[in-house]
Amino acid sequence: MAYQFKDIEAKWQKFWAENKTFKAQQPFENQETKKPFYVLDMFPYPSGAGLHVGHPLGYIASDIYARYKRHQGYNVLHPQGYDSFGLPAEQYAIQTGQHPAKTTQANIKRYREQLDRIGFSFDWDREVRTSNPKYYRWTQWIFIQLFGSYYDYDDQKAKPIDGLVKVFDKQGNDKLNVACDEDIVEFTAEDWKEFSEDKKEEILLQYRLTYLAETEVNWCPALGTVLANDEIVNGLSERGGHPVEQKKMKQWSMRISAYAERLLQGLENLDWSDSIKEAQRNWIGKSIGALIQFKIQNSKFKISAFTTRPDTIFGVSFMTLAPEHELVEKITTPEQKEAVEAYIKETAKRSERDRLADVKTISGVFTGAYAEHPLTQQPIPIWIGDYVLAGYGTGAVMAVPCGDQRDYDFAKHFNIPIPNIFKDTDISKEAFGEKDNTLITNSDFLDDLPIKKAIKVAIQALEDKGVGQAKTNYRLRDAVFSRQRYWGEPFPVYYENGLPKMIDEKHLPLKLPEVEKYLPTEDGEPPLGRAQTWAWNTKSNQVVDNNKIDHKTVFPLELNTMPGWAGSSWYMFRYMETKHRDEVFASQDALDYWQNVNLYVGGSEHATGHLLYSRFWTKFLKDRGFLNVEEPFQRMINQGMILGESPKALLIPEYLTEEDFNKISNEAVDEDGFITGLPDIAPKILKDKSTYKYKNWRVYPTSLLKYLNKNIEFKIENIPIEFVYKEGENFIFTLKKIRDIRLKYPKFNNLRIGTREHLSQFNLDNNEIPIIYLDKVILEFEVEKMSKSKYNVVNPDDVCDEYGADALRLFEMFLGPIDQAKPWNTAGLSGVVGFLKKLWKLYHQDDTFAVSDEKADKKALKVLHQTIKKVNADIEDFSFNTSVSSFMICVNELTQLKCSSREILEPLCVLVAPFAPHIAEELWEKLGHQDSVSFAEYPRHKDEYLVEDTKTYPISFNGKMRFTLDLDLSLSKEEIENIVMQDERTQKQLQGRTPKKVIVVPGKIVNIVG
RNA sequence: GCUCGGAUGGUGGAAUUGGUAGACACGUUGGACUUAAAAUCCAAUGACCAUUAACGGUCGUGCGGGUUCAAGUCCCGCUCCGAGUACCA
Repeated sequence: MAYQFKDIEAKWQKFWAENKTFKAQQPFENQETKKPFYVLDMFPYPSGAGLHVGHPLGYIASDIYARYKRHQGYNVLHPQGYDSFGLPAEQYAIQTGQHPAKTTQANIKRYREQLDRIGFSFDWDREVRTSNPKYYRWTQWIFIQLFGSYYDYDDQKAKPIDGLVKVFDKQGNDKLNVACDEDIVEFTAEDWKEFSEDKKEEILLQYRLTYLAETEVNWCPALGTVLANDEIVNGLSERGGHPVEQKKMKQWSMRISAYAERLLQGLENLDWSDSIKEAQRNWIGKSIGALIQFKIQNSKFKISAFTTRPDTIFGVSFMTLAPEHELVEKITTPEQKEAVEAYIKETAKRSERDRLADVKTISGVFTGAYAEHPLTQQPIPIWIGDYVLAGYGTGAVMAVPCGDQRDYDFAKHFNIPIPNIFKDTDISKEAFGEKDNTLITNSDFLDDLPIKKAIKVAIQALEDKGVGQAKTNYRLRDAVFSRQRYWGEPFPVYYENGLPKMIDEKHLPLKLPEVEKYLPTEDGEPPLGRAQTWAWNTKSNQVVDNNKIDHKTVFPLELNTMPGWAGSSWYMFRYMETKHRDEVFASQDALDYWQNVNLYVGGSEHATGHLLYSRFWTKFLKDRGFLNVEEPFQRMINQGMILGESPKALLIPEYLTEEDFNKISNEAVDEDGFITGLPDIAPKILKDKSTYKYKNWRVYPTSLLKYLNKNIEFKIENIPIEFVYKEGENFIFTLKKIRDIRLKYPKFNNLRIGTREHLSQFNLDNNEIPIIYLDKVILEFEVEKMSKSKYNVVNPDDVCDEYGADALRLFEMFLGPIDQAKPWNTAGLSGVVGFLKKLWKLYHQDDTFAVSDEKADKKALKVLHQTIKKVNADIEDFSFNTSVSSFMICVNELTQLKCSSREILEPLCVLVAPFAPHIAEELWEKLGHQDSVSFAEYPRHKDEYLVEDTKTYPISFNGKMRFTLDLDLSLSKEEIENIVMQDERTQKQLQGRTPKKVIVVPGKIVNIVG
């Protein structure tokens, strides 16, 4: 019987589902006391476009590993679920009015169908969805725990806020080493006791791990919403092109900065790629330096500035404040007021990213105020400049133009003096940035000190004078946690006298209310502002109608929702729980047993987002005794993106004449909306006359571009991949597809194939243009990110239909190293399909199963054991492309050897099982086994079969290989040298010369020099 | 801009610790089988030069240098491409 992948795959997928083959056992169920192993994929967001071939790449890799671990006898936890809150569903809801829950549900269904077809060994009984109230109940619960905690730096630990209240009662807040806001006011124990309850609450908010604070956001007044930097293009909103401005807004923040040091230190013990660890280190951005206070002349205010180079204190020639710095308006002189305000207004239009990325435009304004040098008392002009950001450090820079390029450029631009404090250096062209082997000069008591020493001395001097102190600074900022969106977790928060109060844990979840529209309200409130029933009754502990709000027992609820990363910051622990999901986020024995994720697979684009936030929450939950691990993900593999090929077309408009148009309007329209009888004029006109167009677009190859003159209107568009086929290097788009494409994509309503006649209108020399056909267009393609909007998405279902899931799995692995970005090109698919057929044939003769019990011969054993050795090593290294290669080599060689021995074919079946599980199960069954192959012991190689006694030595002359020589491996260096020197080919190469040197590396090479 | 990656035949990629560059596969070409096609099997396939009976030679891992008996691999300086850059997930 030939290899029938369709039947085989359907059969085993059904078998696995019915038998719950991949169900992970909880500790109390695990009678064999198997060791636990947890393999997890990064949480997928179920997008409307469905799964494309890029998604399964990581899933296949992790599935291979999970299956491999099962073969090794582990109790493997390999779950899957959905990060189902998020912006795309909301955008879709705004456009179509469909409830995001509904579209999310549909998308999840589609994802599940697609996932099921690939044969993953997921334990679906443990599925989670972040948008499920039973799940987000615990996200809200964690938020409440964060609100009820503060961070103690002395113990490097989060603690219940009650403890802090006790400290305040006893000693006030003086000299406390705890995480808090920058602008706290000192108070004594007596003060504290006098404070009103509200005042106490306000103060505590400055210490809680989640707190309300004013934060800068990208506000788009026209859309009434906050935008991500991502959604802003050239200072305008991506949607609609409306202006965007910086605005302060009261928002929930997470005091992740308290954990900066632990997040940094924790990286040491993680088995992650160095690049990701480095990215996190840079993100956390630890720097050691000094905080220096500058008095402002004629004013009671002071500016604090952090610097890593206190040794350059005598090189300060100006200061720069962020335009948003709160002191700006207080210190600006009347003469400069107008200019400063105008500048601030301009700055508000620029996004943070723009401001940081743009080093070419130098801008700034003098405030008119002067600070006083803390050591020399000299006046220092205070400027504002948009290269300084309010959220970084203190939002103020002590500018040392001789040592910092940005300060240098700024000083040059505004003719500010650039005093040089580095001995024997030239700063006429650029700032001097080196640190080593340089002495300080023109710096009073720092003169002639090397930089490292000068830093210490300078800090000491500043401390002695009480104008500065050593400080460790982190670039990591507290994370904004509020979103002005509908489709996210509601905060379990209501407001009493404007102060936030938590809903009691036992009344969770606080479910997302219904709204009639998913847009912000007219007065700019988030979508939840549209909810009619969104008030909290503190008596009945229920959500009640807004008109019941009396601010006595019924209060308004928070209108923001949580961000996408809330639910995904703790989901890995939720999978550990099965039975008690209603009582706890995960029960203690489950947490104790599974510990953390042993292997995490996903994209490196999460390096500084998800991967940092979940580490933060894990550490927090551990501090508060809810978890027993410090890190969520022990080992991580990052898969690269699969890129798509986008066929590009050159579109040139063709305007219909009034006469033509009138003809169309009078014509009959057929069922599909096409005008009958006028194919030349109207490719597609819908029955609804309002969609009549005066313009058609004609499709040409992009290579025509070079023949076009500048005056011709044109555009370049991606042609949806499903309407083209590939011929060699190019994609072909035919006349036959025109109708289909118009029907499917309204965007291409008026698309036509280009003709010479049409082009002749533009006075192009038709004879020069070689590339116009009557019925087709040759399209060139570009390799770019696979996405719905680029119409270049390849669906894994298509591959499964045509070649099967095992082929898809092998092919995706065969594409290349897991961590590299690579284009999707199905050309190579036939290679793995051929492999599967050959593998099948190895177990069959004339279509009947034929495996003999004969002893295997030595050669076959060697081939098998080489493969076993290679594959085992490859799996540990996540080098699956090379394992697939070695399977191919193995099967090719066994075929040559006409091997049909069970001694070889049985271990081979287990060996391929993690990669191509369906075919392996089928062969395993045919081999006479009752149980799933999934738990068969994984083959281990035996060295005895691999022993080599000869080596084919490359013989090189001056490093160039000239010939090879088979030599016994037992030979000594001298013996090898003798044999090589006597070889006639050696003599021929040397042509009578005497070698200067002969290098012999036994087992490797021979190199003759001279 | 900053941070982190990447670059090897026509294509995807392989190459242990510095030791035969191009494994494996696709594609292409030729052949076998076939009425034919598909499928399958066999052979060749980095470029260039020489040879056409065989044997050879030069160049070659993004670019320019360096270290070494030996460099795709190590060092220095660049170019181009991708990802992240704090509200996409």
